[in-house]
Amino acid sequence: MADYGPGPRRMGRTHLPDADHVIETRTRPSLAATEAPSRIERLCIERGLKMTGQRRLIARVLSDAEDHPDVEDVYRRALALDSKVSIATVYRTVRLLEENGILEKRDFGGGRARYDLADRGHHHHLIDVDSGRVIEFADAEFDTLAKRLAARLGFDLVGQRLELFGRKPAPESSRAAPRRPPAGTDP
Amino acid sequence: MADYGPGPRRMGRTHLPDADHVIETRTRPSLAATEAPSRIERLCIERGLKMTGQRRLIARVLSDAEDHPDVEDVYRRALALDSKVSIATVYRTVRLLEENGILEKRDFGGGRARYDLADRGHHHHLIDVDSGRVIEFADAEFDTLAKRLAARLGFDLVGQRLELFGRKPAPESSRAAPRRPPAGTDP
DNA sequence: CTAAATGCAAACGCTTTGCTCGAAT
DNA sequence: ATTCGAGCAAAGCGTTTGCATTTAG
Repeated sequence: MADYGPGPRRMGRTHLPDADHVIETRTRPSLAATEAPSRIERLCIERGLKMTGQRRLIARVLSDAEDHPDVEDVYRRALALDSKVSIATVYRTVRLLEENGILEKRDFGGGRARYDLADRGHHHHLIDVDSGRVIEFADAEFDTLAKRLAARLGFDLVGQRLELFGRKPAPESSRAAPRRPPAGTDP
Repeated sequence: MADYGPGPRRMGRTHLPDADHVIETRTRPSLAATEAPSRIERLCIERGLKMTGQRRLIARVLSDAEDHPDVEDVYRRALALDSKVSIATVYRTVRLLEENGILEKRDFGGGRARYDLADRGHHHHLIDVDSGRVIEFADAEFDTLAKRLAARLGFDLVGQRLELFGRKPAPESSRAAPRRPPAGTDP
């Protein structure tokens, strides 16, 4: 990922499995399609969803992902495992999983939605503006504060979004083109 | 605004100045084009930007806006004042203003960017999920906490995004189709 | 056997852009 | 007089969808 936040959209992407912009893949060495059902596959079965080959494949990719892949990422990784999926199916499956509470859609800006396993528990994100890496964290103090802030304004809190944009305090080495944080995120 | 958060996009919008989906306009009764320069116009001149008629017009609309209009809103309001602008110009102007630090781009989900005067100071947003209204607030305690959270993870905080999604505690009246908060915003 | 999932390509909404004409400095 | 903005239409991107075909249960 090269830019985030509500900034100018990147151009020049296609649906083809190119490898540009990928910071890290971070997918555990995956098992073949004949192996034991993935975590998400089990959840699908639990919910009585029809399990097709491509659904199983996408379920595995998502179960193995330790990052926050966008649809393109999922598509590319799925093709790498067993190349017979269309991107439309990835979109449809990811939406299905979201509707069934298995995935959560995230918006870190940049125009592409990214996905997160729902059962990883409540957490927030810190985005390293230099590398694009996303770090998850949770904080009870913040959760309390959020509830209190909403209450102060006369609302019940029904959802929240907290994203921090940070930079590793550089020792002195020159860094390749340090990016500006996204608009609307003043410190 | 009818839906927010990284959810399914609304369909059926055009560039035409229709009035659907507008919750409130909240624009102070505007002065004619011959009146004193708007706040933003002054900032533009300060920065040596060429002031055309449509730029002056858009500057006024934005200066007078007390909400967080999207490009369509700005376009519609500009047309209402003095009907000779194209939406392309609104996009270009709004981007120019953002690049010059006069506006801030916000992303409340729903696929449309919304704009905020940069000099309104550091603040966050609470979105009423029933009405779509956006309420601004600031909180020093949160700012401190954010800095501390980043530090704990080994980062300097360079930006942040905090959005709360709330609902007015209903007395007992039935409410028209209460919406779910956007995905990825669990309480 | 039937309801539902897939693939493909076209459509859609928001945003950007190429190009020509017109306006600001 | 030159540089830069405006307008229009077309393209671009991420995402959704209509329809014919395949597949799971």
